[in-house]
Amino acid sequence: MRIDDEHGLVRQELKQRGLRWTSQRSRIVRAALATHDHYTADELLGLCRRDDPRISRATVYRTLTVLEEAGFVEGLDAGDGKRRFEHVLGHAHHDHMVCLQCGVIVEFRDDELEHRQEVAARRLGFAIKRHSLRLYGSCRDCQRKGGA
Amino acid sequence: MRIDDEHGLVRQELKQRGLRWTSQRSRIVRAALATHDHYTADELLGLCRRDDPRISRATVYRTLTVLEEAGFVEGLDAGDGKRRFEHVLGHAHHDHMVCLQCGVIVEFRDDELEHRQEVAARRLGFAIKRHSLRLYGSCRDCQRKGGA
DNA sequence: GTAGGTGCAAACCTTTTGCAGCATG
DNA sequence: CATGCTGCAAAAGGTTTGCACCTAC
Repeated sequence: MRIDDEHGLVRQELKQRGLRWTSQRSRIVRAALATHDHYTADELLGLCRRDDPRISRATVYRTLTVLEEAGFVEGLDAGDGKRRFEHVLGHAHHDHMVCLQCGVIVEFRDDELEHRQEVAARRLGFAIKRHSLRLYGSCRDCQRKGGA
Repeated sequence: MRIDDEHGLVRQELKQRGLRWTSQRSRIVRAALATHDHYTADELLGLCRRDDPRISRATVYRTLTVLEEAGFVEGLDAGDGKRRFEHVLGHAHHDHMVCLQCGVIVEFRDDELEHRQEVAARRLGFAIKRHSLRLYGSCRDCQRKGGA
């Protein structure tokens, strides 16, 4: 799925929810789809402002909330006090490894892991909606360079 | 291990690190050990102030940082903007399920799950230090009561 | 006696909100 | 043309910090 298609899909869904499709939202969605990084609200604001310096921080926050509710974006907590986001469209579910030294975030997926979570939840009577798994440690490069 | 023993252990470890053992730290550690809840810094402050109303918020934050570095306490993010902590002493490693309706946090442990994480990390060359797994959904009670 | 710790209050930083004006449907 | 959205600036709320005083070792 190309960005334009994804962009249209978001537009369609928001309108269906009775929300308006403004030039700001269009720009923010495009910027969010264009990066595969795990961005903070402020970083996304920076990206948007390259196109239109007048976009306000409040609008970015408000739009991220809308996108999260609509399921196009997911928050993830990098443990540094800032919320980070990633878009979910055309992006299979995955978990994250965070390098505590250089900060790099690597995505991975393990089906057995997913399955065991379901099993564990069922045992406790939980119905899982979503989950968050983050492994913290040292990436290959940092191990080579710096011990630990 | 009783609280007094755990308390002594923390004291011993901090002193070994060249840190001082003050009446405030003693009180904060005792309060932290006494609860099995997942407390915020502010809640812990409240507990401490029942014994000594003069303990300052800054000291609680600073002490939590020290305890986290020494490995006696672990942070966990409940997704509500506040950091939460739990003590680790005499408390085997476990993961958390969070009910999105009533907010209850249930601890669980699954060895196979732990193992698969190691495997996944090794495949990517990561050396894991710690991890955080949270499953979000509906607990048994909330499913019964309220759909979802 | 001298690090290191404490309390206070102010600073910080991310996120949220009130409000007046604007643009979408 | 009504409702929802935006921008601005101010507020909120959790956490950190500067500084003067204090205390454990």
